[in-house]
Amino acid sequence: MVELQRFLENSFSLEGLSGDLASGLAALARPMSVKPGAILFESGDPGNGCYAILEGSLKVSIVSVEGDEQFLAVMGPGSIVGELALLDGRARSANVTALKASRLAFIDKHAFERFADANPAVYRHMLSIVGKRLRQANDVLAARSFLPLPGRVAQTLLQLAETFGKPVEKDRILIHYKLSQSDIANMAGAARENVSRVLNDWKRAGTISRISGYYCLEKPDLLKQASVL
Amino acid sequence: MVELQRFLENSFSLEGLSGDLASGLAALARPMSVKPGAILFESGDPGNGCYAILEGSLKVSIVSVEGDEQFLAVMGPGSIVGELALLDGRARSANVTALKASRLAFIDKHAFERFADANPAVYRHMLSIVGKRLRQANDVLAARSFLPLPGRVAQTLLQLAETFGKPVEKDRILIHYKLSQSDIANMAGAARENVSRVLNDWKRAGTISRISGYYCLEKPDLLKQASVL
DNA sequence: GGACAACAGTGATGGGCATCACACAATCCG
DNA sequence: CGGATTGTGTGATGCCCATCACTGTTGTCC
Repeated sequence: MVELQRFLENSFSLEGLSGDLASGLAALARPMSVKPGAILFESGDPGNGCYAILEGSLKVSIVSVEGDEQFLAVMGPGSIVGELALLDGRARSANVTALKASRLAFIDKHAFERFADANPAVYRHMLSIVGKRLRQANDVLAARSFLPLPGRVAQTLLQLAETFGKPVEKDRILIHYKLSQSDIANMAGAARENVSRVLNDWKRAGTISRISGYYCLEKPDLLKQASVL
Repeated sequence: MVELQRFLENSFSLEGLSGDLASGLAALARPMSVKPGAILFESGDPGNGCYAILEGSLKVSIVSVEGDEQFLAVMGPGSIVGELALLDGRARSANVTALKASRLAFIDKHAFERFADANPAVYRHMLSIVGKRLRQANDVLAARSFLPLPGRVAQTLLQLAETFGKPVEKDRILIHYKLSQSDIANMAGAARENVSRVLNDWKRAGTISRISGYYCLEKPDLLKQASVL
């Protein structure tokens, strides 16, 4: 239990919340574990709380009537998920599913509200999180509007590098996360086959490489350039 | 000056803030007027405050290197614009330009922060605004991912109806706002020519009509259907 | 009220990318 | 350890929609 507390404090502070508030919030949290593929909630569900990721990863996605899926984000440890329904009381706006086996901390909506009302700094903190989300959403829309397929794939890789990247020596970034081409395709909004083509072009050009199943960005600068609007 | 105050209270309450807080905020505001085409700020600028629209309209947009423009939103009276930079202290993430001559109220960042720290309910209110923005952004991305061109145009019209629509008799909605096809195209992310084709198909089918320059949604249900993901 | 500019309709053309269709790894598992 | 299931590479085909190239139409401002 103390271990959970410590984990949580780390998680929340990863997102930049001050220490004592983090422990306050941690006290509200209920630990839980999920298997890969587990559905935390689906679009339209009433929002009864949010989740902090301690370990593992989740995808946030929306699905079309035909069943095609568009990832809004893939989130790793230290992230908060499902906060939107907490803030405006409306229904969940997307699906959230576990990608890997994960350990989470669930925070009940009412408990959160009580705590936040007593500690307004929490609200400021949530604002900066939601703000970041909104900026990111706009960036993705911009990419979708202006960039051809390779640019969108580049953006996706860089985004994943933000979340899962470990720098290795000079300017090489290893994405320490098992990714399929379909995952990347669902993020970039493209067909899996074309993602394959783009990725191979880059592999041949030495822009990226694959190290025991993980993608490694050899020349992030080239990717950044490709993702310039 | 009293008139400004009253206007502002109405504006803010349009977005759902309680009366006394609205007047508190109104006291911070500095009135200003802008001509059509005036640039309030551009992406990358430091964010020194936000704007409430009393009269007129603004566009929020991003621009590609080639100069193509994508509207993120067209906002009318009662809306708040530029709040993002207020919340997380980062640079402006988009351009905001006046579409029509407009009367605005500018709220300085520091003044706002002082006021909000003293009245945390303001934070809750901002959260629900930003939350709504985020939901909307996700909806647009979903449309861009899943819907063919007509669906995206339908979504755009319905969105505009939210902001500028006046219901006229049974289930007809008049969009009381001068719109060019280019405007719609820039929102829907499509070429102006194709928007023209879609609009004419619908006009011929009696789904929409044009009444002295304003578009009127004759059968909003059909449009809603076309914009189902 | 005529001249100019901005907006609107419509065909023709072409390209980017989704889709289909498989061969070929790689990985999981009883 | 084969056999199945999942992920990957690569060509061929076609369609949606951007783009180009106009003509027609509506304003608007001396």
